[in-house]
Amino acid sequence: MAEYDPQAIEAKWQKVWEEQQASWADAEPGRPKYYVLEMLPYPSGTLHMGHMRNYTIGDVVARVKRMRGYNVLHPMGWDAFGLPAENAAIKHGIHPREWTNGNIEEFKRALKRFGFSYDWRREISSCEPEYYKWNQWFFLRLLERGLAYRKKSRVNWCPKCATVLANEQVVNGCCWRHEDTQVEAREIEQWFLRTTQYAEQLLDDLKGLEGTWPERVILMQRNWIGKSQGARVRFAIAELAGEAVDVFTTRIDTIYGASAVILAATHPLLGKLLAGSPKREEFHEKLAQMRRMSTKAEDLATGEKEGFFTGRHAVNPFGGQKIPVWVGNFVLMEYGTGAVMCVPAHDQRDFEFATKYGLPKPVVVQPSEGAPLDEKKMGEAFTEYGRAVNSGPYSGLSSEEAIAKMTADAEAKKFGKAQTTYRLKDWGISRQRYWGTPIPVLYCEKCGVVPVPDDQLPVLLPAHPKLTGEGQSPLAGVPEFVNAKCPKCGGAARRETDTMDTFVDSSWYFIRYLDPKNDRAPFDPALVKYWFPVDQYIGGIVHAILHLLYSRFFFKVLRDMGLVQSSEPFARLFTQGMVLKGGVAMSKSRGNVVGAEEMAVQHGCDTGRLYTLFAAPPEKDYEWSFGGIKGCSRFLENVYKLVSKHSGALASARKAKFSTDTASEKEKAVLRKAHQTLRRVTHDFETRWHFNSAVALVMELVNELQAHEPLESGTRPEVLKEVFELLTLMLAPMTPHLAEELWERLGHSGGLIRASWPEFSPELAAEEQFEIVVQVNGKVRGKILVEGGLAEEEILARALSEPNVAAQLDGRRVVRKIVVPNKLVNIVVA
RNA sequence: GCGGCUGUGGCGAAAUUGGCAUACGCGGCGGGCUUAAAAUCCGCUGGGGAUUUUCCCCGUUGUCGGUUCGACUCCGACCAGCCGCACCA
Repeated sequence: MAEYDPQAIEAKWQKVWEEQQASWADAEPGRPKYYVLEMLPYPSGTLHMGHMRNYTIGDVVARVKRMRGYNVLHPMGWDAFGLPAENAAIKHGIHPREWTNGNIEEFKRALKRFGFSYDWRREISSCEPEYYKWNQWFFLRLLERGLAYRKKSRVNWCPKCATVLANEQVVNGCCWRHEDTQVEAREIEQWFLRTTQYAEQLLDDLKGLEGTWPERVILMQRNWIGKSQGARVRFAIAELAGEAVDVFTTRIDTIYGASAVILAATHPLLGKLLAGSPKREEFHEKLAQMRRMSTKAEDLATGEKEGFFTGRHAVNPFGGQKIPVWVGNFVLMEYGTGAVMCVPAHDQRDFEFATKYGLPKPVVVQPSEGAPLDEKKMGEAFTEYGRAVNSGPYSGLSSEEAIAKMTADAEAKKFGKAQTTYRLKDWGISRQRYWGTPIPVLYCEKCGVVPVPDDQLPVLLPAHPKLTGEGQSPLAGVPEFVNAKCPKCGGAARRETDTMDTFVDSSWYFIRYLDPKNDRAPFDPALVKYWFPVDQYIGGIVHAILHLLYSRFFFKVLRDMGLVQSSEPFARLFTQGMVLKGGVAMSKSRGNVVGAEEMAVQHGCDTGRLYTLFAAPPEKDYEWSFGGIKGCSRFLENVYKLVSKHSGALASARKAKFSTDTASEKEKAVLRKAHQTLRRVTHDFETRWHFNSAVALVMELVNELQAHEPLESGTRPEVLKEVFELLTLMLAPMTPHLAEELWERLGHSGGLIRASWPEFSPELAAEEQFEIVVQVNGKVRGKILVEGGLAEEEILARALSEPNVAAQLDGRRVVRKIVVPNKLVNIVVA
């Protein structure tokens, strides 16, 4: 008998699948669809075990759903723009396109080598003009809707590189390439997408994802959006008539305890406040220092509060008290109004600030229970709700009542109003890089910002940029690109030289798969109607916030444009665990990758798939080791041998309708085992996603078949055939190549990939007899076998007549009897 | 600091969701085959005992407590590890 030769088998069946176009899927209205999607990879280096795990899970799901009769869409593509390509270009003098396409080729070959059942006709690559044209098209639509806008914002700037750095390129406050050079904050004009306009919807729609998205992802998104409800209150500046500063607070009820107003170091009002001050010079020095500090990680980490008094005062609109206006490094310009009221007694940060600078800490909320607070003796702020004191007309109210009443009064008197603030910021998409989508706008001296007309899309990346990693955006150094005509007036205009964040590319790629070759529109809405939502999205937890939030944002915008019909793109989300090596995730930059292909060459890809599924539950991280792979390899060899040994006799066997009534005990036992296994494997695959225990169950079945050798002695071929077929069908999603091979040996002509998932026989899958544990006072004292459906009294009677049990009961009083159907009897005696 | 997750043999883990804890696999030990090794096959693998072809006793799911006839599972507190956010007003 030939040995199990995975290489030969795998090549053989991959070819067959390709010829059969087995993984292709087209919209078939009326037929139930299933869209299963794995997050598209950034093609860098080689395919490693982390990728392999992601795609194996997706492929198992795709194959099970296909066997269940669904029209399964299972596409793959490339997140092909990005910084590593540009770095490789600088380092090796190779064009980013060449580097990227080389990697794509490598990745694609490896994926094909694993037999993942993708519809390759739908492949997309985000660095191709056919794709990024639509990024530009969407950008223009966003611009029209006021959802894209330009503003000055703070960015990280390395003075040595003379360029802007992404947040990820700032290491400990220094440039990643000039480790001795501190990054500066600079104000630069950038393009933003107005994600904040959708903050409420993004938050609200999370409710609908409960139960189908991992709870922690929902939580992370909730925190990220960070909604807080409070009030905006206006404090007039005492010394400057007509000037005022707005603060945002969630605790307006503590306003009588405010002993200062504190501004962020970049607050716009500071210019006016400090203008006539004799200490102007000193103040500006301090402000510059604070701004620098706010970009340095280590300074932020210490949490040390710094600030100074501006010499100006604000008027509390409620009580009329004058309180000093300060500047504080812990007040963020990006959140709320960039100014806070400082209530030391009831906010921990304010407490620390006040302690350092000697500001008073008036108590205006007393706890509902326990000892009253004393300003002199407080060691920390009291931040809980209680009862208002020393708060003018509001004294005596509960915190909740005070918040409601004071907000209403502020609104009535027009110095404040209720306000909801989000932590979420607008999405800055400008990148001073070459390898990305050019932002399709022009700057004309006469007409200002002019969008590129649709019929001039795509704005192509120039083929030969100078990539030095220094200076401005590389596109700025290509005159033929920069110098253009204004589409409005025909005069000279300058092209935008920044490119888009690559997260734009991945925010809608999952829709492009439906219609990848469409050159008139990003996609056909009719196809979206059929295929959406994505029924199952699978990827790493690292994308829990950014990618998934941006995609949700994009989808909602598309909905409002009438291009899609629903609000959420991903019905179910699964975040698989990482494959670790040395305790950290595999990645090329860490240099700890284990190549998936080497493994496939050595053991066969079915073995690799099986091990990937078996090693740990799919949501859990696991440390990669080759140790356990042997067991999987052995197992598949055993299966191969077992089936091959009998395939001669079985291939020709008709799967006659045999009656279980005429089956021998031995035949019944083996059929029962097979159907019970099928019942549980089906459950593990479809409901629980416990792939590891599904593998274990199949291993158990095979162990039993081997141990009992039911096959030698009188088991009819048609019974055996049934058992082997079930085994093969269960293996089909996990080890598809081997399963196809066995399927053929069992007398079928190929095409397991299109076979139906078997239904277990309820009669066989149900246990006919149950082993019931008999306990006396919770201790196991015997076991009895009973038939299913027996009445409780009968079971109890049999349990009591069990000799061992009877002996235990001798002369003792039975207090209570517990019967759990099919499981146990517990008799409690005094 | 806030929020969340996890904790079961030497290791990865299972327990059909409250009912015989440790299935399945790795590793280890012993044996068969072999001049030898690899591969493969058989047995053992929490502790102890026996009248040792089959049974008995004890212990046990991070720690302590609670609910229950019964807890890996539910509740409370704590400990440890990991992750996310972090001066968010």
